[in-house]
Amino acid sequence: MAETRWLDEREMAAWQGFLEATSRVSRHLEQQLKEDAGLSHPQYEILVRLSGTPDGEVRMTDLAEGLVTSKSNLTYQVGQLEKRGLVRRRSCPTDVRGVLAALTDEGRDVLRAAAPGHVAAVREALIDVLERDEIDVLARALGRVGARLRPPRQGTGSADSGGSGTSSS
Amino acid sequence: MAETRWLDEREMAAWQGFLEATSRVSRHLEQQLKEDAGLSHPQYEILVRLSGTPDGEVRMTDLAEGLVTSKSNLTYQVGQLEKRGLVRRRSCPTDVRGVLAALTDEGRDVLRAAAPGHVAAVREALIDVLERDEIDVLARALGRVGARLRPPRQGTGSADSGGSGTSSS
DNA sequence: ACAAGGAGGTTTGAATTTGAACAACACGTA
DNA sequence: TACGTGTTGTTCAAATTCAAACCTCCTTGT
Repeated sequence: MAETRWLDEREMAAWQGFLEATSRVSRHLEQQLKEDAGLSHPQYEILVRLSGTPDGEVRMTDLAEGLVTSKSNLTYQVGQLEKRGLVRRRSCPTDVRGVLAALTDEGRDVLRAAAPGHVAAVREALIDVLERDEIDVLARALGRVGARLRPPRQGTGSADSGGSGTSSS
Repeated sequence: MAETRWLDEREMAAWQGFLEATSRVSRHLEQQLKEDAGLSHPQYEILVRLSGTPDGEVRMTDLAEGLVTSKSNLTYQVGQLEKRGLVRRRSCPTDVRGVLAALTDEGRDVLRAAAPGHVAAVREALIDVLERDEIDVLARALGRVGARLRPPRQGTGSADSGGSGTSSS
């Protein structure tokens, strides 16, 4: 193996900063979310993703692809949400084996109630700490990092994955 | 409460990019580290922190402060490391109740063997994906973010809690 | 139509992680 | 010196997370 290319000072600073910011922000938000709405962060993300579709329904597979957790964990989380009545399972009409996670009215309510606090926490922990330029750079750079590490989908063909398709309305 | 200041498009992009990059990088490194050296990421960090001191010894409290995990988890992780002979527990000479985690020769060996692969993975997942400018911005911005979130406990001395920090342009 | 192969979710068993309760000790004060 | 308070690290029960095994069903080739 060739000699290891160790990190120079600024690379080290970036890496450690990334690590610490990552951990602290994650923990901070998780606590805030749990106190505010009794939801874990994955659960909140599931609700957000469901509310992002016109029907409030998403297939488990698509949900697992968007989130970073494993399939089994998704099953667990949806189970927890269903236990609280925030989500309901339905069979996919086109695929019998497919399962749709559907947001209930109560779930939409809980999400609506939790969102302001969450956004405020995100601002306080990350967004409002950054300058405008930094926000842009973060979005572009980290977007690239995340996309590059996305599980290799079959049939993608081109190694190009620069699509900036993060559209949320 | 005043109206919620929702995230605009670029803030949203930064936040989602941060979230996804965070999760994927974390997961990627954890897997790489576990396959390469049989260490979890927290364990690796513990070894790194121990090797960073001249004696290879750090008090549990200081260790817990540097890492982001809880005290109980630190006890567990050090226990795992001790079980493999990579770390040894010693009583602190000045404080009877204090415990020093000491890096063994074998632990130093394992760390030395694991470091190159880890650095390579960090490069592949994050550093080498970024431009020079982006690395600098990341280091500065995320360093600030992490530092700002550092004391999740009672403040030392200054009772300041956000009075002057919120800069709105 | 029927068997082989693959995809979609769930279940299982283990490992990790957390918060709270606990025992032992240091420090300060009367 | 004796007492109350805060610290230090561990233990405990419970929740979360993961990878691998599993079952059901779709799709394809013959």
